[in-house]
Amino acid sequence: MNDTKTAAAAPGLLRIQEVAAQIGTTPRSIRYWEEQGLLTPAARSDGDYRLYDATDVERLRFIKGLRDDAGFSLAEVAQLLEDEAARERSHEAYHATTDPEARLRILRDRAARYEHQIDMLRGKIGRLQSMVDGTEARLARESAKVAALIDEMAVSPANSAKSTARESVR
Amino acid sequence: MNDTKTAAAAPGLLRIQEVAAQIGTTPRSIRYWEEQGLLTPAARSDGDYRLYDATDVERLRFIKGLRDDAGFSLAEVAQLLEDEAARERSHEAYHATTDPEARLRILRDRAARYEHQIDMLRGKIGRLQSMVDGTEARLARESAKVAALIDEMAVSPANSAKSTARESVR
DNA sequence: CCGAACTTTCACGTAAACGGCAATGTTGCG
DNA sequence: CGCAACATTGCCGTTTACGTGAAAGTTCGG
Repeated sequence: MNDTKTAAAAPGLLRIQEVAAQIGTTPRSIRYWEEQGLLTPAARSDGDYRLYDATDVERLRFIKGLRDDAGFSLAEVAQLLEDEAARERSHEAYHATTDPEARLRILRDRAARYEHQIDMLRGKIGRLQSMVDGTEARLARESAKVAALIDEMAVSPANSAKSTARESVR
Repeated sequence: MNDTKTAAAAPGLLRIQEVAAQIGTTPRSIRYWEEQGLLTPAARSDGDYRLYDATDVERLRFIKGLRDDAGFSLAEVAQLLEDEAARERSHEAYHATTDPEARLRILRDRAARYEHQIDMLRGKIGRLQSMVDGTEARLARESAKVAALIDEMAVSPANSAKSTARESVR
């Protein structure tokens, strides 16, 4: 129905604007992230246009989540992703050797990084949860006061207006 | 054993440095937050020193959590806390009237704000959780590869070194 | 009442994370 | 091949959230 020049002719490669739209950011930010060593586009077109593949997009989405949702700084994100150059190298290294033990080390290294990421995220979730708990406690205190006030009002028959406070406690 | 001039002579009022240390930040930041309308110290000393009480400290701790853990900007925090001036006013308003209905409105308003805060935090937790899920999925994929590789190695009897890869899958 | 340690209010400086040009090159439908 | 739409690399500007003095006043134990 549409799509003509929106997608690059190449396999499944997208150009920066398309990618930015998909993950909800701007081309400028993506270039900046690259500048900070958070990723390297899968390829470049003939005339040096950045071209991103599916895993790039996944990674960018992850980066955006770490920044917007988790509130990590780009520096922290870089730490978590272990500087893209390292990934690139480990990827190449993986395909460069056929030695099973070497491959095993690479895979386990990668797994360890994922576990580290999960730990960081879980830590944040924990702290957020305790903030929720604290807020719920405060809410409970307010609710108790509301209930008490309503009781009190039920006793002394509303000397004010038409007594429009008969809904429920919450 | 100690404490002589660390705490102000007043009831339970603390000076800015003490407070900053307790919540893990700097006096400068606290003053800046005040400048942005996030709070107003409970009192001032004779010579205009800022003096904070327990609820101030609780609030500051909450602010710090919203910034560091939840990653909200100060502007967003201000939104969530509904600009301290409003709280101040509602507090005064509460004690200024004896009309039960008016008090009820104030209390319910406050409760509604707490609920809003909880919603925001839960939203963040949800997004973080889905990031964790995604990362766990990736981890599972890597673990599967590791397992497969180990199987493969078990078949062809390690032609490399002394075959030091016999621990477990994880 | 004195001095060391704090605090206050300016005011300027800065790192992070982009936004917004400008000048120039690239794509690709018509 | 021509032109509109998009991309690239500078480079400077801006906002946010403080850091860092400077100059002057405040606390308080001795």
